[in-house]
Amino acid sequence: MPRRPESLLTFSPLYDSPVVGVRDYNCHIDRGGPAAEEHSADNHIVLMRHGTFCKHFGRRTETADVNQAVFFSKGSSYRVSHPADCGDRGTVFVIPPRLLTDIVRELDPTVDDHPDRPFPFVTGPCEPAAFWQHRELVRRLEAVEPLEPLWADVTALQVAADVLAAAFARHGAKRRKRPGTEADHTDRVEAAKTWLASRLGERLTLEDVAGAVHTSPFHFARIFQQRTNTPVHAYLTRLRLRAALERLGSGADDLTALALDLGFSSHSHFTDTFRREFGRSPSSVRLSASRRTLRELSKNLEV
DNA sequence: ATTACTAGGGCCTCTGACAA
DNA sequence: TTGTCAGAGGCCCTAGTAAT
Repeated sequence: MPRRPESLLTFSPLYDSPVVGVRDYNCHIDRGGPAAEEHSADNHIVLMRHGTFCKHFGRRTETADVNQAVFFSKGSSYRVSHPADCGDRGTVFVIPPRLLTDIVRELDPTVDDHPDRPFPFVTGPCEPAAFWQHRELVRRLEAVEPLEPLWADVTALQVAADVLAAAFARHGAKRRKRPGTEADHTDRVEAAKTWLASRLGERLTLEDVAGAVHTSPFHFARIFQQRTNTPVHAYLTRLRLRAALERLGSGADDLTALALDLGFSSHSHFTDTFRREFGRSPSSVRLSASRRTLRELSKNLEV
């Protein structure tokens, strides 16, 4: 991960084995940037759990948020900016080069021609199943209970393989277009992601988002879907649901207030959408989070 | 009384087809 | 490549019910 002022960017090792390293990162930098140029020291994958940031390469910008997996290629240069004041937090997966090449080879047989650059993309989709599995992995790694290393290895590699497969599926299906149009569409979609990430709690229409990136609603819906494989509204809903999952995990107790705060029109709609996304109701997630808290508190009381 | 969940219906968004 | 139209599907709101 990038080197930014140490007091504002902290790392906590969660797990280390010969096949995978998992770290939690927490960035407290407020809105601003782009900052000074940074260089990636190794190949790693980041799955975010909160917030958003933008990676800039020359004139290109890609938005990283909880709906994306972000890929850092060793030696790549970029600058980072933060479109919102909320900071960002996530999980870093570091996989040894030979093992990473083995995983990628199944998706891209030409990887042996460029083993130092296994990622031909910067971001890729993070599907609900992968996001959930990653969240469970972090939860269990953070818990005080002992963990089976085999389970952690398999789960971490599975998450990495899943997001890589999704990224290759998206980027491998690229069609040829005029370079100018291609760049213009990318810019608009990335700008829309940034715009959405800083407005989770607002009631937005397709016209609002399209207007923010200066295009017609119909055309914008089309290019957004083409580039993300997700309709605009579904994308925003996922941002909201993943924010909700984090807040439930950190003790949010009023579901109605949480739903309204995240821009859902009603608690009922929030519950319904949450269950469809994660297969569990918000209250059951909150219950398991509070039981965990109680276990940890009682453990602290033990002498 | 409050909180949480479910069902049903209206409306908005998405998407395929087509034209400019 | 961009914009428009129309049908289909899904989202969101309201109302009702259950649990505490």
